[in-house]
Formats: sequence, C-alpha cells, structure tokens
Amino acid sequence: MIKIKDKIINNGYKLTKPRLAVLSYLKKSEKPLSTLEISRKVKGVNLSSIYRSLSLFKNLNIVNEEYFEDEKKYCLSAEPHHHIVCRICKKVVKVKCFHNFSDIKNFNNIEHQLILSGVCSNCQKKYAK
Amino acid sequence: MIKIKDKIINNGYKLTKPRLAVLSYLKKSEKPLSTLEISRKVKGVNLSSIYRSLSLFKNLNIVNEEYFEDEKKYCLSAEPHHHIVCRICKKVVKVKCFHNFSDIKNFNNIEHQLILSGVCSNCQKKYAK
DNA sequence: TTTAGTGCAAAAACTTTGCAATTTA
DNA sequence: TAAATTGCAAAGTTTTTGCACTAAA
Repeated sequence: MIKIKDKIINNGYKLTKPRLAVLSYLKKSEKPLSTLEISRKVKGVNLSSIYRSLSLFKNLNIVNEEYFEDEKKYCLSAEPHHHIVCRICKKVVKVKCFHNFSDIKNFNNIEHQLILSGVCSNCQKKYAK
Repeated sequence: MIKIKDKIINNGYKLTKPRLAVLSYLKKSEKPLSTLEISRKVKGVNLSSIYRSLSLFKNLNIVNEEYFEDEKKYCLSAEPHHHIVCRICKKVVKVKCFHNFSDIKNFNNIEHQLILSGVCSNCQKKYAK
C-alpha cells in the first residue's frame, strides 16, 4: 500500500480521506467493484468524489477499469492477474496472469485485460446429471 | 450471414428492418462499435430499437459485448478473435484467438474476452528517438 | 390476421461539472 | 495559508420502459 500512496503524492496529489477510503475498500475486496458498490460501502463520501477518485487512480494506473459481469468495475492493478466468475453461482476467483503475446507481430508495449467466466467445480457437481 | 438469420428465426424472433440494418452494419465493420456509432450510421432506426436489437443479439450470442477504448461496444461473435488497438493512432487490428485455459483448474466451460492495446509498427517508427 | 416489434416520449440510471466551503500539506 | 479537493446541486449522458401504432409471418 505504501507504494500506492507514494504514487499519489509523487504525482502532486493529496492523500485525502475519500481517496484513502476508496483505496482501502478496493484493497479488501476479492473482486472488481462498481462505482455504486464502492459508494455503498464507503460511507460519508459523496458519489461524485468516488467518481473523481477512481478517475485519478485510473490515470495513475493504480486501478484497472474492467468490464465485468456486464458492468464497469474497478480493482487495484498491483499484481498481474485476472478474475474468473462462475456463471452459475457467481463466485469470483483470482487467477494468475499466464499468457504472453509474442504471437502478435507489429505491436509492442502490449497491455491486456482478460475477462473469464466458467462453471466452478461445486456447481459442476451440483448440476451434473 | 444465413446462420445468424436462422438463429433469430429459430428462436421465434422476427427478421425486422432495424435488426437487419444493425446486423449489416456490424458485419461491415472492422472493429467493435458503440451503440451511438451504430445509431449514427443506421439511419431511420430509433435509438431505442438499436438498444433492443443489441440486447437480443447479445442474448442469442450473435454479438459480443466488449469494453473497448473505454466504451461498451459490440461486434459479431462469429470467429474467435480479438482486437488490438494502437494506443497512439487508435488503429484497430484483428488478431486470432490463440490461447487456451488448461491452466485454470476447477472451472470448465470457460469463456473469455481479451482486450488488447499496444503501439503499432508505424507509430513505433514515427515516435522512435 | 395475429403477435411481435417499432417509434416516440418520458422516466430512470449513470456520470460529469461549477462553485462555495473544507481539508491537506 | 495557499492550493487542491470535497460536497452539493444541477446539468449532461446513456439506457430502459410503456404504449399506441406498424410490420412480419
């Protein structure tokens, strides 16, 4: 977390209560969160400040903005990883980022975002005939 | 295209002018399109009908809904492929879908969506120091 | 001819913005 | 204390919905 705070300060921004509250909630979360999900949990912070915080974090590459479960969501962009969601029970599991893009010619500095869904082992058992 | 039309009819939906117009424009496009981009091109069709068409196509798996260049966009889901966008000139290039997910344990029926960006060879030359 | 689908207009949901008041460094 | 940031309220966007009319099968 110290690295994130430095990033904010070193870029000339201030470490404010709303920003810290949003960061701390993102940190706790196992899965990406929508603006509204964050707002419901981070009490005493105006929705517009949450939008502004997320927008700053996105520009500083502190969070990733993803399109997840049909919604725009945010998660800390610390370690390279993805999320896989079970299409039945909606459970979300982090998976390591494991591919490379050496097959793509003519592009460099490739960045990626992978959105995954599947059926988890529990639901496989439950709904197997 | 015949397969798509069948899919619509076989599921009990009608082949209407707005639906065909949206399909035809998606077919022509090299890259994913936002609702508004579609609306600007598909004249004489109400925005709400475009939303309704896309929503139906999404349910029938005729189109993929992606989060692309910071916007929700749509493209035909025919062949498994992705798009890579140049972060400088915004050119979009289709790339084949080339990875597998055998590393992910405990999930099956995995579906994925990959969002890619990079710097294309033209811009590499142009902006190289 | 019947039912699904459309356009339109209005409502709902989401996001951004201006500005005075507050907070951070 | 100065400059950045916030809350609030209002404006701007995007998406959804109800309903009378129209078009597809």
